[in-house]
Amino acid sequence: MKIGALAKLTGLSVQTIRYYEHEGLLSTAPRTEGNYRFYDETASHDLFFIKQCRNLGLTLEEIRQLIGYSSTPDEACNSINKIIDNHIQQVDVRLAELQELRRQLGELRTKCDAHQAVKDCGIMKELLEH
Amino acid sequence: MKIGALAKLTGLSVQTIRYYEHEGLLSTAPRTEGNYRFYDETASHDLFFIKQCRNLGLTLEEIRQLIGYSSTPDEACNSINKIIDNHIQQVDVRLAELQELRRQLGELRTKCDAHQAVKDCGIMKELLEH
DNA sequence: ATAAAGTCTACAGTAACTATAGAGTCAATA
DNA sequence: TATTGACTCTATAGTTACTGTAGACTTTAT
Repeated sequence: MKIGALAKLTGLSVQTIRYYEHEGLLSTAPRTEGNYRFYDETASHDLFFIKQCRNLGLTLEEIRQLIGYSSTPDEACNSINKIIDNHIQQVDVRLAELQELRRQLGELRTKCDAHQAVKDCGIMKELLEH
Repeated sequence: MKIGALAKLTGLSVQTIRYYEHEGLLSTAPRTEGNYRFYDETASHDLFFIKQCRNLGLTLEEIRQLIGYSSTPDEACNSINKIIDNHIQQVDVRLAELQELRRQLGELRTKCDAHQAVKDCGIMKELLEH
């Protein structure tokens, strides 16, 4: 199939597929006479894997590593576990940050009821303090 | 004071201050004979405001708008409230996404104990499914 | 006089795409 | 057969909010 069909099949955009190839996540596709990329199911399989990982928030670099490990199926898999553990930790950090942020924003929000002049706005006043 | 002192005072980097000026968040500083930017307390005041906003996760565009509103102190402040409400909503969306992500990652993590070969790794198997 | 530290502008790089320009390919229609 | 439209190609710029670098200039200290 050509890249448009693969895009439709995987739910990725044409540009994204080309980008993944360029970044070495997807192996270079063979070309037709007219220089069009031509794909088989292996490609869609690989793209679904990448998509799954992206949905979990893994970076392209982490995915590159996972792909690397999959090429040595008899090695120990602790590197794979490590990537996931690491990623979970990053998500936890980000979650804590966002929750604190949400708390501060909620507090800030109570400072004004939107019926003031800018110069009397409690939010503005709060932001101007330090 | 020169830019280095201002940077130390505000905790921002020299480049960041120049960047804010370039982006129109900080008004252009007067220059010395030797073409060095020269600042007074107004600048540090403005930078603390920007920093405060950045710490709350506001984008530079949102901050630009807030600065714009502060120049019309007699107008109604509902635009300011709107920016904050909008931002809170974005944070809530992101929080929900991250929490779902965390749940999925936790579940994925249970699939392997890191004592397998790559080809038997439960995490890898899960990622390969679709 | 000289060396070190600070500052200047302009540009490249970051992550993971998205959008655009301009050219070429292919299938179907007039 | 000519042409239209849909699809694809490469290469490049733009996105966000900075950070880092190169090369030149200014100021301060020895």
